[in-house]
Amino acid sequence: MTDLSKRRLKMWIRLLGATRRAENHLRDHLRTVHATTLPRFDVMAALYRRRDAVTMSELSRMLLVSNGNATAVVDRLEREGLVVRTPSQADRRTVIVALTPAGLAGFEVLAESHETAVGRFFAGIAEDDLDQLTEILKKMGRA
Amino acid sequence: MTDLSKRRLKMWIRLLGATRRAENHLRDHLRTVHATTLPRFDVMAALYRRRDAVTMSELSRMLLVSNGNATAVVDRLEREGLVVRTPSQADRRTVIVALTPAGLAGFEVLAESHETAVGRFFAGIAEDDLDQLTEILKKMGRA
DNA sequence: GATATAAATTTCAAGCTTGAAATAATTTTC
DNA sequence: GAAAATTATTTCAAGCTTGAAATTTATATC
Repeated sequence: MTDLSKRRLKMWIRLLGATRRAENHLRDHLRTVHATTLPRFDVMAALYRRRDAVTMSELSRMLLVSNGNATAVVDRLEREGLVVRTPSQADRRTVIVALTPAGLAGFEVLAESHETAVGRFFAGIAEDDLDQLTEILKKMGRA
Repeated sequence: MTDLSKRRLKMWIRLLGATRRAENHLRDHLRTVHATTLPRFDVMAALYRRRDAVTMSELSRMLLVSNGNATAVVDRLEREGLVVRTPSQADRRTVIVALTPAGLAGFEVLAESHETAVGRFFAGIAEDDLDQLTEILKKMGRA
């Protein structure tokens, strides 16, 4: 295997490790402070960002998870009254998911606290590195 | 919330996205080509890297997962004959996990194919970016 | 050396996640 | 406009994952 291949592998291992550590930290914060989970948070965040109308498929594409997964998490959030499903008028196959007023209010509290937790976790990164990292990751998203 | 805080959040969203995309790609490769999974691969990789002796606790620390998780994945690998548990002589609380000969041979095939898949997935990243990324992520690991 | 504290592992319930199959509605093709 | 292909969602089984509790062994304290 080439040297370049090895360097890509090294990078991937670092990337995975950094992400896992952050996820563990943020999961812990959501659990201990807000009695909720990362997947629930992610779904609510997606619905908050796109408050107009999100279908189930769009949701799973946004979060990069399977359809079945989106269904399961939305089921739980709906049972808790944080989210509603509305059958679409235009296309009767699709379902619109949206935050309820309770979900919206709850998420705004959650989001601020989460942002603080993210800030705390990444506080050690120099600003230059932070922006460079974002820039490179952004390029990766396009490639 | 400060601008710095927002930038950290943006970076985290990019980081998570990049990692998810890579994981999805690599999972797909392991499943379709080798009929195995990412968690199984991760455990085998950890046991391969530290071929001398790894305890269950060390394993879960290496992979950044819970003890219960390590137990479950090792259970399955053991059932498949790829891994063995040996009670430690020195400390009867601890268990040494190791690849079996079959596990070792299987992993070497897997690892090469996986490295190729990683290479393919990250082929679009410029070499400068690749090394810079690794460098910044490495710093994050220390912080 | 008995007792308390700590550490390693497993067990368990609940939730998360995937991928394939089933169902239902829409769009395309003939 | 009927048949075929595509798209959206749910269902389901199996596996993954967590966190807390239980069990067992080792270490520290008295």
